[in-house]
Amino acid sequence: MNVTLHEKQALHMECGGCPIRHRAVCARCDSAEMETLEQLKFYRSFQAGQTVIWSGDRMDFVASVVSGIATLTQTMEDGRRQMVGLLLPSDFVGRPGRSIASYDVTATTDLVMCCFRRKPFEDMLVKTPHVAQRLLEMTLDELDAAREWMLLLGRKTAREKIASLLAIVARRDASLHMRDTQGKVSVELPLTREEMADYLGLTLETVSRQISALKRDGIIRLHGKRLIEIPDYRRLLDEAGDDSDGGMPA
Amino acid sequence: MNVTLHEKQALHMECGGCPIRHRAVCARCDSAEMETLEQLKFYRSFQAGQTVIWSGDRMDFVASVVSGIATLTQTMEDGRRQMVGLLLPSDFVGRPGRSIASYDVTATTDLVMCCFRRKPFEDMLVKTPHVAQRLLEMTLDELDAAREWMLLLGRKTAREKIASLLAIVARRDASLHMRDTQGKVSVELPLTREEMADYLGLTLETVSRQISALKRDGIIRLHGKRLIEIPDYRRLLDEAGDDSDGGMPA
DNA sequence: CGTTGCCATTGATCTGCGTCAAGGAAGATC
DNA sequence: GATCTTCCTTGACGCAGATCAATGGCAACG
Repeated sequence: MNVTLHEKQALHMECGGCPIRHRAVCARCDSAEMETLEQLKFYRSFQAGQTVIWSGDRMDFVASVVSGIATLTQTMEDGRRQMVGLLLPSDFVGRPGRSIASYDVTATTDLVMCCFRRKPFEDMLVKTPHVAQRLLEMTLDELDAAREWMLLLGRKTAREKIASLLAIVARRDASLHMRDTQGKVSVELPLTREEMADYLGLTLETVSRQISALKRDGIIRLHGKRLIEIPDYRRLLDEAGDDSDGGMPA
Repeated sequence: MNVTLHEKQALHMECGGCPIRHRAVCARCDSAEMETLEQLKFYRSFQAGQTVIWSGDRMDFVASVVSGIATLTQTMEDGRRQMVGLLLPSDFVGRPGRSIASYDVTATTDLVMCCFRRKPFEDMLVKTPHVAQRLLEMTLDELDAAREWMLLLGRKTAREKIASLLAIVARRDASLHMRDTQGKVSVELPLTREEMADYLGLTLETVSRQISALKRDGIIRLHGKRLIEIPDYRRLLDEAGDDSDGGMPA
């Protein structure tokens, strides 16, 4: 999954100051195809906490996250919730060939998305095969991430779950910023305790307790509620129960 | 996910007596492209219990399941296991663009796979875009299934997990056979209790207890260890905690 | 500056499922 | 038909994490 994220970030970077997903999708497009895409796109903004779309609603567009963070969640009748996706800038939302949303999509921070109406986007997919292929790669990456998450949900302890989440978020932006010469990293976690709980299949109380425990044990340090410092990334990885090094650049 | 499975089955059927995945992939191919694929393929057989490939091993082929059942599992260093995929006939194994296996692939029954060497398959993907598009659809379906499974792993009780698994397996082959005029269905479950546990994020003891409980409550009836009769599919669905009707044909 | 609302922390208690352990059923092998 | 092997069932017990409940921090707002 490390490669996945690095690739995404790299592509994300490619488009310079404008991290628009279709540029990532189209990294290998010639300019004519870029033109076509440019004409199709439009932007939508959402405030933190706003719901972008409800599961079961009609969804006539696909989109990519430009800035901010969105989540995909599933809810049972009795209110139990499970987050099934965390959408970061450059991530793709929606599904070609499906007009009904399968998940609730919610903005957890202020959010800007770059949208394409679904039908023209699908037509474009057919006409420009390598875009479809890039989309396939991205989907395969997401599938890998989902399966890694299944291991977390099914078999890891609460402590391991928290450590894994922190490691993943740290890994995502460690290569970009806030990284000093030793293994020290800081992470801005844009989720409430409850959202973390929904992602990890825990309760918010357990999340809070385990974060306190990791702090007590010196694995992490807190600055405020959301900024987390990781003095030694390797120790965090040990806590996460992962067998790999998590793809942290050496 | 119901549509997913029906589609797969339909495509699977299309190729008549020979349920070979590439025919499914190529449902829209013209005959020339079929030719190419025919020349690339070769078959491999495995006995029940045999490991097809270990996570981390080199994997120079992609394949589709012709007959039998295989599983994808992830294992932690201390031996905790989580199944992340159940491969039925017509399902695809392997990943274009990746030569190292990410999961253990194991044959749980005698298994026949139709294989393609990876490199030629990838070349073919580039040349025949609609094959890539079909592969994209399949991957998106798998992603949906994985996310549904995340809800199960993160939030459902042991009883709901068992009921969900039975409902899913029942739904898969209910439309094909063993279905009588009422909601009554029989399911042949080709997994041991331990494999079910690995799939559901439980222990084998809990699986056994919950199956006994469902039997005691009249939700299911057992004939031997593996053949499960479902007198009333709706009641099973209620136990599963799903809000949909599970896509059961009316 | 006090109030309101949201989020986080911490404690006390409960419980569903894991763990450990002891058989039982049914097919395979001799 | 005896023994093995594999898989399954059931019981007793303990614990990780859920639940219930109280309190605290802090920003926004009048």
